[in-house]
Amino acid sequence: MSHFVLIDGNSIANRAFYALPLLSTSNGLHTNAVLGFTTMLLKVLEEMKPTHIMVAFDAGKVVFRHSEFTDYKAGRSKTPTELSEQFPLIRELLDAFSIKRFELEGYEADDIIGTLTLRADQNNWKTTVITGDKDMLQLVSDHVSVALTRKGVSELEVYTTAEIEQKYGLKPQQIIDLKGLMGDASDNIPGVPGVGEKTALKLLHQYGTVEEVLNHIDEISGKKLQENLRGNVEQAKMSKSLATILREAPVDLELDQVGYSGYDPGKLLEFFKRMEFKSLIPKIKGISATSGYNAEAGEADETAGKSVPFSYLIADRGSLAELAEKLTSPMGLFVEMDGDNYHHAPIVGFGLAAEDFALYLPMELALEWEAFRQWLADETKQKWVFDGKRDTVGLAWNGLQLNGIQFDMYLATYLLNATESNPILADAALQYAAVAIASDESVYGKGAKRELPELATLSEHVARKATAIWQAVPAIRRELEQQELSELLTKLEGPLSLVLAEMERTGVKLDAERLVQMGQELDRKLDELTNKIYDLAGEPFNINSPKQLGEILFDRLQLPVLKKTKTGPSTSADVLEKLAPYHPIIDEILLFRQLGKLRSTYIEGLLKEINSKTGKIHTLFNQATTATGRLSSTEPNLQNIPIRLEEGRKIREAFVPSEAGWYMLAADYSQIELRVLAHISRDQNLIDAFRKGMDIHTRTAMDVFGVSEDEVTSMMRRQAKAVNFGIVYGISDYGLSQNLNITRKEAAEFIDRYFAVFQGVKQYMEDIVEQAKQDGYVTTLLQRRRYLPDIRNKNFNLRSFAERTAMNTPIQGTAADIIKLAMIRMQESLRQQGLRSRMLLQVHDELVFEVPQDELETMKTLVADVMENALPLDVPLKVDVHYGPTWNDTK
DNA sequence: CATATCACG
DNA sequence: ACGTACGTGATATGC
Repeated sequence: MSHFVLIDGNSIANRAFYALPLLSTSNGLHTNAVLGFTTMLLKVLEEMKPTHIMVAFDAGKVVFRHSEFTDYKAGRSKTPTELSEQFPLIRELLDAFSIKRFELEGYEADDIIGTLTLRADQNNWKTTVITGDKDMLQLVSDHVSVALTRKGVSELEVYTTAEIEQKYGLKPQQIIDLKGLMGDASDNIPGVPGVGEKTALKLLHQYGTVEEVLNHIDEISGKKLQENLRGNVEQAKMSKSLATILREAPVDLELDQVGYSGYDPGKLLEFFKRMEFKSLIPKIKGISATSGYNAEAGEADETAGKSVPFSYLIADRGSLAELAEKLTSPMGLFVEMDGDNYHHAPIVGFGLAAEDFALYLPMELALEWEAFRQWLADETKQKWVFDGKRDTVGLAWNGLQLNGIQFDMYLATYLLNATESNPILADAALQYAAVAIASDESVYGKGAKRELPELATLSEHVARKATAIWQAVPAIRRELEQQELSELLTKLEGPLSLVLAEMERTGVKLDAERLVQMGQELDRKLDELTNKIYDLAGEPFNINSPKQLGEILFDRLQLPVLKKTKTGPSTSADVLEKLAPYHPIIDEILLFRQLGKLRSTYIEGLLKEINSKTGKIHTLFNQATTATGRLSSTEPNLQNIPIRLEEGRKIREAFVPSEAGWYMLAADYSQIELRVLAHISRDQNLIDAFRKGMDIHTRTAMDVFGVSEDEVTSMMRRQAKAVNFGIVYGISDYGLSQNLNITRKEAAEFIDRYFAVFQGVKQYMEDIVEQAKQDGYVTTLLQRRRYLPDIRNKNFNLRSFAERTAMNTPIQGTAADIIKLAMIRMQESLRQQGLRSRMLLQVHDELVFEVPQDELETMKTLVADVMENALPLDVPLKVDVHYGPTWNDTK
């Protein structure tokens, strides 16, 4: 049967460009959009097996729609040159694939596709349109489906009539009416003011089309809505016509001209080589078998001699003496573990790789092989690894020492693109190595079906991982150098990973008995509360279910709905607080939620995580998760232990020193983010305030309200504090108004007054957004980079979000850089001074230690000194230190 | 497996 | 006009 695939070239190129980091070849050619386009094509050819295929592009400056509405697409900013220079390469790519491309002067790709799908439909051909543009959903019919790109470009979500019906409750044709009513900012289609998706869908479910809606304005509820509709009749009709894809463009092309019979592997190979798409080479049909990992050990797969040879050895007892010579320096090393949590996961084996050498070494043999253990521990034998912290801690639990990590590809990949959290070796290999790696899921299976595969499969998988590291490191080094990130890796993230390894391994002692006792108290209180709530509700229900709770509050008790979520009325704490005056049940529910959270997350959750061997909690500090450079903590998360409310704060009483007579000591930075802001914005007023050692929120209140220090009321200080927070987050009047429960206008006035006094801050906010628009990314003081692909997006929301991120990331990220530096220095100092104190936790602006009594005085000054001087700024950094018998006493 | 909620900085 | 504060992770529900 025929299958016709039509690709929206401009849309896919754009998606690919913004979804992937700005890659370049060794001679500086940008290729990210080409790479994205390529992976999409390979996937489509593989999975859809088209018999006919073509790619349509926009052409010419004057689109026919201009005659109708001059603002059409006026909101679109220029295509960045980094993208436009890739279009010729994409054309070459299509030629290499032998895929026909088509453009028509004065028409958009949409219209070409619209026209051809209609023709194909009339011939009863199965047709699929590939695009990132939701507008295209209007083309769906019995024979035509539309595949929208999701998460980048290689994942596609196919829409047929049924999916559109399910998602919108509309027929494909009505997508046009939807756009006509709600408009589309990215295409500058105005729609009807005040009508968004929700309202538009409601109207269409009732009346079907824009015209019918306009015919029944009088029946529609809502005075404002009626007014808006009445005042915009013509605009609505015009919007609909703008959204309508043309289906009769003069496309001079017969369907049989786009028949597809595959590509010439040689041509494609040549093109991939030129683009340096090494990892894609094995995917070319006819060049490589890419058989999965069925090859026997020691055998190269079909790609040998042509593009990517892969052969490796499996160590056995007889060969160890001989293999010892192969333990050289540097080497790629991968430690394979059976499970994600390396505090528990058994080590399965090791992959080792160097030039023309790859080896799989099972764990049992490693334990017997003295030369290997020595090599592992030898500082002078350089290892290239992927997640050295994982390796170090995992090996430590097994009595093995790892030293000499010279390059950590995991951290490097994170620095190159922090947007993709938790870099995956297989993905990184795709970009930087010649050898391909199967996904762990395909090798081990997932969920309950997860199991170790047979040796042949397992060994090749692991050997490939080590090989990928070996091959990728030089290219990654080059890229780091180019982006001025080498130092951040070697001086900061690399050393930090070893500090974190030690903290995780050390763990923090938890007083389990204390927790159990608190749990019993909570059980009692929660039982009582449950009964009280059932009484007040008049019937029992599941209080933890927002759905059931909503039914009780809003149906049965008829309380007003103040806010809605996607699925129903909201029952979040801020809403409930406003409902409290209406009914006594509300306060009980709030208390129930609060105590329930403590029980499930902090009592039961923490007790489950106590390690049976050590009696301690060993968290995982993830060093490559956040977009800003902060750490995160999981299994369990020790960075969100309650503190704000007294009941919850008691949980901290269970965090105790692991040795008798020791103390918990905590040191936290005071206002580090605002101090960082003072430094990077060079705002004289803010700098002055910090240099004088003033309370910053009081000072802000004085300046914003124009009063003297003793005239600042607690209300004024509270509002000033909220403004300061807002500033750090990338302020918006709406956000501030929500936070302070004031009107947007009042919030806007606060912000104006703030910027009138802190002009340097205002200037910084404007400059950083401008800079982000120029470069496409922002950086911290230590050059950590965050890409902001949406900074030039036509969609207001996405763009605004990116703008706030541009303002916030250098602040939050620099603060993260600073405490990371402090941690490295701190660990050095502890070692140099022979102190027994141990660093246990980091909570973004706080470090927690356990300290023997006789070191308390030393530590108080040492910790403060190290933290305050980690990175000298134009304003002083201030650190408060507290200690006591439990974490709760460090206040 | 997505959503709502809530804990932290 | 648009509709949000920035950055995380864990738990319970319910499809």
